[in-house]
Amino acid sequence: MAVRLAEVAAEAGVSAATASRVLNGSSRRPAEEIAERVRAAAERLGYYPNAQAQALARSSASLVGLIVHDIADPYFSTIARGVQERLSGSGIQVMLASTGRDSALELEAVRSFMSHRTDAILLAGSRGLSDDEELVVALERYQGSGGRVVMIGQPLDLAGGIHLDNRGAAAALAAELLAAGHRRFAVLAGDPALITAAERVAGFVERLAEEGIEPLLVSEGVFTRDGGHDDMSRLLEAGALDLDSGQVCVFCANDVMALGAMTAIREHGLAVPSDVAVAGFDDIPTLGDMVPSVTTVRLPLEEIGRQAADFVLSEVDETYRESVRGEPVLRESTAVRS
Amino acid sequence: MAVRLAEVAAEAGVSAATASRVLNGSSRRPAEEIAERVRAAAERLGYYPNAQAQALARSSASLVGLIVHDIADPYFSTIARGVQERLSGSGIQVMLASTGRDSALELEAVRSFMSHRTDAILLAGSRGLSDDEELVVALERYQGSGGRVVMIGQPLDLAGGIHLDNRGAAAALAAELLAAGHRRFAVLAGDPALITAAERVAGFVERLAEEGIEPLLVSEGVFTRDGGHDDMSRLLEAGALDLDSGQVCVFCANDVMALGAMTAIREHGLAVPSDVAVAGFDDIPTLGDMVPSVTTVRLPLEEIGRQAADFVLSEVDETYRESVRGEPVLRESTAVRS
DNA sequence: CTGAAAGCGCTTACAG
DNA sequence: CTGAAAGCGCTTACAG
Repeated sequence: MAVRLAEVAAEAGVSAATASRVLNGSSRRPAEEIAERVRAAAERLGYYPNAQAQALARSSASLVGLIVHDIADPYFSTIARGVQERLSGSGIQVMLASTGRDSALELEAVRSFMSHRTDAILLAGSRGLSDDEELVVALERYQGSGGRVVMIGQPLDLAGGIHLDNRGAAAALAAELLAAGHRRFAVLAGDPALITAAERVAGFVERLAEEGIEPLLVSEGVFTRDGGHDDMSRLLEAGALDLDSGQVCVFCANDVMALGAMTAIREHGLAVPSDVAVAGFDDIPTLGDMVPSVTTVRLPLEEIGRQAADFVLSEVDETYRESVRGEPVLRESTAVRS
Repeated sequence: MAVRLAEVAAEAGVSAATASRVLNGSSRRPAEEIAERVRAAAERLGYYPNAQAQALARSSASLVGLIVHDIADPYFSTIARGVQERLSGSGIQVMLASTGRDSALELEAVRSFMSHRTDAILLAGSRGLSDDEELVVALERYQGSGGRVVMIGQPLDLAGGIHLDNRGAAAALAAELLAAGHRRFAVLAGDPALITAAERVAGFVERLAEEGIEPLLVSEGVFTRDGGHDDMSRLLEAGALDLDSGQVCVFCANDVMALGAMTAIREHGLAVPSDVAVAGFDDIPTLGDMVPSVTTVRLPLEEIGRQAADFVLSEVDETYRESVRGEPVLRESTAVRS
């Protein structure tokens, strides 16, 4: 179908070997006069190298696999942008899999990436990964055959990657809220089976404990906007926050939960922050345009994506971990009632 | 490095041909007893087929290339999710390129996807594509060698795809706002060089004209959150909306512009919607949790992604165009001042 | 039903 | 510097 190297070589009156050396880089550089002829022939014929044939001959595909739970989630899509940006111009292409937190799909993606002989697999997201026997076996096999595994925001004994200090950042947020004067807290924890959610809650609660404060309650639920909305509705209906005794500051395990919670608070005729203060985590883009603007922890997601890509570009140690920390951003949603 | 088919065949005591037929699908099905032996050997050795070798032998890579301007933009990431979802389980992998509206990077992505012998290239985003001579030449060459080009949300003479009826949907939004009682309008048009932005503005303004109404002004600027913010600030500072004469309804060419504009309005001590009503376009996820909630046009982005993937799965006509329409959603931000 | 062999389109030691 | 040839790991007519 497409033009082959042999045709270019014939057109230029040289061997395939020479054409290959001219067109696709090599230490041996043919004479300029010949090189020129080859380039002209390639241009004339519209030649594009067959990446599959090159990969096979070179035993290297120049491919990276990126696995996320949901590419439409700003958390993951911003990381993906960072990865893309850093890899741009390197000649390495990104294969994307969005698995919807389905471990069967995740395993399928890993296997497909193995088949495609990707140089590395970047795994973003969070789950009790160590539990997933089959996935771990597949990844170990991948590593055994020279593949590189980079974890983003979740630990895995066998691989290095980017560690997000969810615990430390949540603790820092708690510290700022305490310093602002808050004393009564509640936590919308999301799904405790998600490592990310669990760590954020733990860091927050531990920091409170250092001050001798215990949250009124820690409510488990779903790690989504609707999860935050429904949890908050339930708590308010049950009167669980005892608002008559004063303002309560609610920490939500991520921003979209915080948005859902704020809407629920309003639906119950209450005000943010004077009745219920709300804080989230992630700093998703639209947060600053909310009214009131929303307190959160800012995560350098794009930078995280870039750093993950750096693991591929520069051959650092297999199990090296880069630690990234979030930074609390106090906004109007946690103003203390005067 | 990795296990090869030949080793599996040897382990099972059969030929490579037989092993191939058992493992990687074929019309010829070997005897069950032998098949079982081959499968066991593959399992024992941890065999994964080399996708590059398969692609080369089959002359088909089972790959699709997706080009977006910015994967972190919800518009594109939601489309990407739809594409992924529909392709999931089909054995087709997605190669992703996020080009940041840089036409050189876009061309590079197309060439790389051609090299990788992708079955199709899905182009999302909007620009004066027909102007880009090199891109058009490359895409035509791609089509000539059997590749399929699917345009998403932007036209290109040589290819079919998903047509977004930006013009019609913007007109429908204008109709609803008129029906609600608005009579004084302004438009934050974004960048008129972007086809998407231009069509939305045209549809909106044309519908007003049918009612004999002309907007107070159409302001050009940048198609981003900050663009909306800065445009609105400038207009308010200049007193361009003549608010003393009554409420003005401002149509922004996309949602993030609307968010920026709303923040600017508040910064100037004015209220949404009573002083200035605001409408956007796209229906990005957090819009419903805003206060006031924001009027917009809902686009079925995920469905658009799925349909684009369908172009690849089912071999429809090369230039077939599926038209998708957005639906106006009136919310609090455009309530008429009573 | 099974296998030997050619072929997919490149790259790269190895000779010349 | 240039070219003939083997090899990358599969698939698939073609024989048997």
